[in-house]
Amino acid sequence: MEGDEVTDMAERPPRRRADAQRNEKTLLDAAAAAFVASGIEAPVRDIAARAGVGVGTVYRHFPTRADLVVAVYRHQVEACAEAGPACLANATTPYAALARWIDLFVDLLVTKHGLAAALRSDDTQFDALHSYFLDRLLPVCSQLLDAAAGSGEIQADLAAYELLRGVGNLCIGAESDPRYDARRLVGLLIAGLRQPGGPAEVPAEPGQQADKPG
Amino acid sequence: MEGDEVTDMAERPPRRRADAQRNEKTLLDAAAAAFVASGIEAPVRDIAARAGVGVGTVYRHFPTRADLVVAVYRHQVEACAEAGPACLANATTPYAALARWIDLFVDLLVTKHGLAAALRSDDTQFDALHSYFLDRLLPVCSQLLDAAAGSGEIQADLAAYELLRGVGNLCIGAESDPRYDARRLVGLLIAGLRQPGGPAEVPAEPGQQADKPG
DNA sequence: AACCATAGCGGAACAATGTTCCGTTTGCCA
DNA sequence: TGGCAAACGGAACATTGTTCCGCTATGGTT
Repeated sequence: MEGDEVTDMAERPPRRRADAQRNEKTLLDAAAAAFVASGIEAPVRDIAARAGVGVGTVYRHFPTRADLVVAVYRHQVEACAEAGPACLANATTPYAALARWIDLFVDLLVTKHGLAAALRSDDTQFDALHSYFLDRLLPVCSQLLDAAAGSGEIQADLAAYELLRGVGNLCIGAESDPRYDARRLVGLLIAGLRQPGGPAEVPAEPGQQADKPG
Repeated sequence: MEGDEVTDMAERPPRRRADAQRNEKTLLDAAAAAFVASGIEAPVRDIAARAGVGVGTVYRHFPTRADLVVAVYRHQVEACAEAGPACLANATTPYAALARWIDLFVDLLVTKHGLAAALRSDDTQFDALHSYFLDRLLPVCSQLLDAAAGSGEIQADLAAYELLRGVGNLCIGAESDPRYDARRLVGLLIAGLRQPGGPAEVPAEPGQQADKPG
């Protein structure tokens, strides 16, 4: 009885119609497939066609394209966010942890065609996507950045927002351009973050722990 | 006679109708104004309306949006390209010249709303813009990069293409986001380019010539 | 088992955009 | 002044995201 009450109070009844549940799953699968095939900007009509439903159904389940994208990639963004503290715990220095985590972030972006571009798009249609990434990853990045600044390995005054944006930007188009290696440029950016001649190399001898190997 | 023949062979007679000449100028002005007001993605219809002509006229003069954009910014791209050798001649070291030139490139991008994004767009509509920038700036960047590599100040194996792309990417969205400082991130990228512990600082004492001041 | 309220569906329709097409206008030369 | 080809204007087409609404079919009820 109390259990029922709690359920009633905490959330709306998940008792959607069977076809609705089925369609949502089908849509997520179709969208994932379409994103892989045509990139994140795959037309809603294509996704609907893949799923064998009408566009109206797409919009019933996902009010905007961005919501669909968020739903498809939610797991991976969560995984990336959760990897932050893990990196900090496992790495030899906070700077190494930051580098490692950024690498995971780059993985996320370059393997999803168009994701980085969508994140940067000022198109209002992607606002939800944008907010979600920031909400979820900004605190993680901030923690890593603070730790690395605290250890004296990097300049202290770069905002996590700016770093995420910069890395995200560097990943734009990386998936479709063989002449462009986003990971490498991000590596340069992270390398540039180190204090030049500052109180660096506190924990160990120079050039050992921070030169993130390819 | 021979003069006429040469002219005939070398170029089409510039004798266009007066209204055509007038319209082209008007269109360029209108486009420039529209780009300032609404960014580079200003609708063709808006530009046509500003110029007081029909859209057909726009397309007669500029076969595609990209051609219009190229025409509007040609002068500034040329200036940037020509500044390359000048930087090399004036700077204390090739690395400083590179940093200075990249700064000029960033200027070009961040002051033109949406230019950086258009450069990175994989939309075929911007192919011409894309090609023009690469044709004109790649050799310049390459020369600076080679010089800096030759002096031992930076890693030798970064392609000019990759650097231009990276810098261009970092500038995306910079004009509309007060929390994002593209110039600073580009600075970090360029800083990361320096050889860590390599044969650097050949020409003068360390930390003097290469730390590009704000 | 039949019934029906309604959640859910399908896809036509709307808006914004780049681009093409073609009938009409107009500058220029004879 | 007459004529013709260059140039023009804007309707029309294609491609998007998104909304709307009449219809279907699901699932509880009787």
